[in-house]
Amino acid sequence: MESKYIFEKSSVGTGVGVADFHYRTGRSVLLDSRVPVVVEKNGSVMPAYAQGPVFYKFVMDGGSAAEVKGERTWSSGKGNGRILPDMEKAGLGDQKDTGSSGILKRTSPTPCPGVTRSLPGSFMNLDIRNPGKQAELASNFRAAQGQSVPQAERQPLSSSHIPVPRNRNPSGHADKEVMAATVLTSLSTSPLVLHPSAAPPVPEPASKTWKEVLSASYSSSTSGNWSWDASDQSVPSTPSPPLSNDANKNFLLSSQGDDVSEDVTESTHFMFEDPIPRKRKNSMKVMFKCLWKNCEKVLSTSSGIQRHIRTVHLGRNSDSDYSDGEEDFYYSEIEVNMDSLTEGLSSLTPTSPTTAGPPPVFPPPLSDVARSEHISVNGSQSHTSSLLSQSAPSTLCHIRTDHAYQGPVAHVRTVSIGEKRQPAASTHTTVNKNHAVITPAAKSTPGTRKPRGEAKKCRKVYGMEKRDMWCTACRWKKACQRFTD
DNA sequence: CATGCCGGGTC
DNA sequence: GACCCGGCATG
Repeated sequence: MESKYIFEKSSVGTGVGVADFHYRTGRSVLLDSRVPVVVEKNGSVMPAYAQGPVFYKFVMDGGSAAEVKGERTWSSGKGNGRILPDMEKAGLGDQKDTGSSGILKRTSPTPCPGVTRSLPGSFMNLDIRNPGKQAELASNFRAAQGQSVPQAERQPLSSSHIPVPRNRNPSGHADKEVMAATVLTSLSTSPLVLHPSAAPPVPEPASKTWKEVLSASYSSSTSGNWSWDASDQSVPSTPSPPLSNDANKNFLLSSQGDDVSEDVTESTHFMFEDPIPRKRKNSMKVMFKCLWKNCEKVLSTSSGIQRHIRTVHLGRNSDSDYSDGEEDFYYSEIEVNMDSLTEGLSSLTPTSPTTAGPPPVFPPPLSDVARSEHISVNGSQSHTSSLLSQSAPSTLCHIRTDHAYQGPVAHVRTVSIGEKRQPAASTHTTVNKNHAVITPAAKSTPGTRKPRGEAKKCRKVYGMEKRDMWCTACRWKKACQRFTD
């Protein structure tokens, strides 16, 4: 599976670009990607529920408008759910587009002045012909963001769906690209593939292009507009990462500093030790979860997860300091309520409702959709359940039906949740490392032992003298298959 | 203590 | 995979 981004340009003053309207929980707006939004002149965002291509229209005065068409096509490729390549490829011959895509994919809701300057008029191909309105537009956007704006410029806005950092430099050069970038970045930006059919991505050299632009742009940026305003609570459902400017710098530049062992230790660290970073409320922790298919890696630092992705999934040299930021696409931030998690763990008995959900068998890897739903919810409980459901059940809920002595028996016992045994750890990977960590008692807990049945077994019925009449299981000192309970 | 059977070992 | 058995949990 391969996601494609198509960049188009209109020749009539309206720029038609394609934005990836995925959202990335914790990084950008929680805006359903299927919901088109029309950004009116006053900065308000109007949901326009419709199917098909998503148009983002920036209505300027005089009828001038900039439309952004969000279109996402999913072609069944080679099983690689890579986001982007095409967008980047498309931009190869056009550094502007490339840069734009880079920004968009960069998931920052704030415009990067450096990029803007270096890419004049290119952002999302917006063609806004009335420069005089730029300042006004800028103000409107700021107003929409709840920024400090002259009262006269304030207007009633419904900006709750598009949180944009408030700490923009008010004196900065707010041109139309910046405006467009602000909105568009808020609307799209997420590299996270939430599409259920998305499959693991594959690194491509093309991604380097925008990254380079991005890096260069960043280095030229001095306004620090890349930071998120962690205090911005305007979007309750968006656990926006409280990345500071420095953190953002590190975000790009420092993903090489950690030891390789960090990956191994961090999950443990996250579970039982003091949280390293970003402890928001009392017990809320921001973790970074690898979104690579079948990979549930959760680390406590962005650098760690980036390293993990870069080395494990992208197959890049772990020693290399070079990071093109592509890793960023493949992990997401999640909030973890440690209190709830602790509670969940403490009650993580075999019959705990937390793990013994309606379906007795838990699919080891959650689908991308399921995962996305989990992490997109700001509620701490959901995060907890998400973690638990992803880490614990895969091992806890194995159904034991594979014993050879059960073969000749007509009916195969279905072992209940409380009866399951611990499978061989070797068959599980990263997920179960975490599981082993967070449920250390599972293996040693005798509570999982099957309760003795009430019915008399072969031994009792036939006695030792007629042992040959016992069922096979009884002869092998296994659970009797003849006289089941 | 008898029983049931898990977990692991041997072939 | 078939078979065996030490040892633990349970009643």
